Amino acid sequence: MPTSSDRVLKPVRNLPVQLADRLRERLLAGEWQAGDRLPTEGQLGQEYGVSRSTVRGALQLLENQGRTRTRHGLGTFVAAFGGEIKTSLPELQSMSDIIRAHGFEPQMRFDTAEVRPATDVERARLQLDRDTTDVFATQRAVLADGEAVAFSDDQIPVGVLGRDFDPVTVDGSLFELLRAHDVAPTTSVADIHAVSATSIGWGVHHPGSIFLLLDQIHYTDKGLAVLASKTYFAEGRFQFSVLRVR
Amino acid sequence: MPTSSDRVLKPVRNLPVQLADRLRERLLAGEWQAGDRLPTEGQLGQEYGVSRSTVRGALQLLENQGRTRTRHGLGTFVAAFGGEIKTSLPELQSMSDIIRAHGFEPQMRFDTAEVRPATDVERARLQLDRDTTDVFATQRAVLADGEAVAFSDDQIPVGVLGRDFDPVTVDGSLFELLRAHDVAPTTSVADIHAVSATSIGWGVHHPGSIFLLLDQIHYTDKGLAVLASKTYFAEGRFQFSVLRVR
DNA sequence: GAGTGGTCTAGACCACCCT
DNA sequence: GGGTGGTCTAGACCACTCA
Repeated sequence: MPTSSDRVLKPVRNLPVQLADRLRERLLAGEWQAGDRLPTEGQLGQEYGVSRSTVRGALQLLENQGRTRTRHGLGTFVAAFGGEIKTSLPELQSMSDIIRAHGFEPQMRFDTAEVRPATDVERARLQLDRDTTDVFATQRAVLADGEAVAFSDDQIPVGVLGRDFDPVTVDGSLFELLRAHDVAPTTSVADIHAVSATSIGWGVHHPGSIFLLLDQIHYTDKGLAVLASKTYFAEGRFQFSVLRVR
Repeated sequence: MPTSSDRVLKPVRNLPVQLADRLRERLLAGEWQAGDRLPTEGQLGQEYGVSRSTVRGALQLLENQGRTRTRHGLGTFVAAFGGEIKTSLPELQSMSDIIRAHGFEPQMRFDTAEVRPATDVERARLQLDRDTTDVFATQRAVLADGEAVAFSDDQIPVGVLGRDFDPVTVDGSLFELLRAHDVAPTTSVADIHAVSATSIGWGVHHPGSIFLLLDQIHYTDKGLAVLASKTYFAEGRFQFSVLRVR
């Protein structure tokens, strides 16, 4: 897929992803309005110099993100609800990304950040072997434009960070920290729950408030469990959506 | 894909789906244990008489359902957490299916079931045109083994049910009702929220309790909005999971 | 190096929708 | 009938993992 400005550095994703990115830009630029029909799969293939399969891959991605709607015999159309979906749950994003997607500037306030022995539950969740006994555990509040909108409880096996790791240097996104150690998470399994503030027990100032809990285990592309986290999002502050298909 | 007993009646799904069903059966039968490697894509293709692309489609489905884990250069392995995922949110299921997946017998207790004019909000959500003014609206409790575990508020445009529709005949799954009218939902967009019982205001006996709200609009494969629903699942009774991928 | 999955292509044919 | 997307195949080549 040739381009006018090919400045790809490292992370070259596959063609469908690249093409979906291009098309998403054009959608966001307003080149097509809600309800408009996109060019046919064949036309897009010719325009970008890729096969029809590749185009279909890209359109599949856009449809999964709720941005388009493809219909047999008719074509692919711009979805009406695309812009309203702030966070599509099946897309793995860091908390910082989620905050930014909602139009705020993220900031972390660490409550605790320590290396300590793992509990039995943590050992099981992170599938720790006999040799690994310690985890790097944090409790933090996530601020959006200065206001606490989420709380998170995280554990990382010390093994993945290396021996020379110093807890006090951490002050931002754990995703960044993991990426820096070359163990960026690419998959997570998230259980979803609704909880009231009283059951959290730390960092919360309004005891009656309700939170959406994402209880997750994150894995690298090699299947290594690198991060267990319970994140409590203040209800009403975030919009989480899932496109469900039968 | 030839079989010893091909008794396919109506809904012939595509090959990857069929193959995934076969493989899921073998997984559930315990033919492979957690951590075991499945046959290679080539072997499976030969065994079932399909191309490697088809096999990859099937394995993709199983991975999305959290049942397997495919790794480059190594093979496809049985996931450890597959059995624990009761309800994968991206899979569109009826409430009855969800209850059954958790091992209970579902039952509906209708509170109201009436045809009435649509509110403005409902008109917008269901994208009703000028000619359609009425919706079939229900409020019901979902019982699992006789106990109320979820509450739901649903609206269906009368247009999709036809003029000869009689509300009093409805006593079960709305999915069934829609299927009977040949407008079975195949897609939905679900917003997820956490709410406390006080904000529901009907059918709830324990005011302090917490619910997970799935606020959905369901579409047919032709893109027709056929059902708007707000379903409140009692927290702690259900396990909802999402596999998130970057 | 051998074996595995990851990506992409070209082409065929089918199913759906409109007029 | 003509145009659209839906499905499936065969084959090529690349990237990763392990011995």
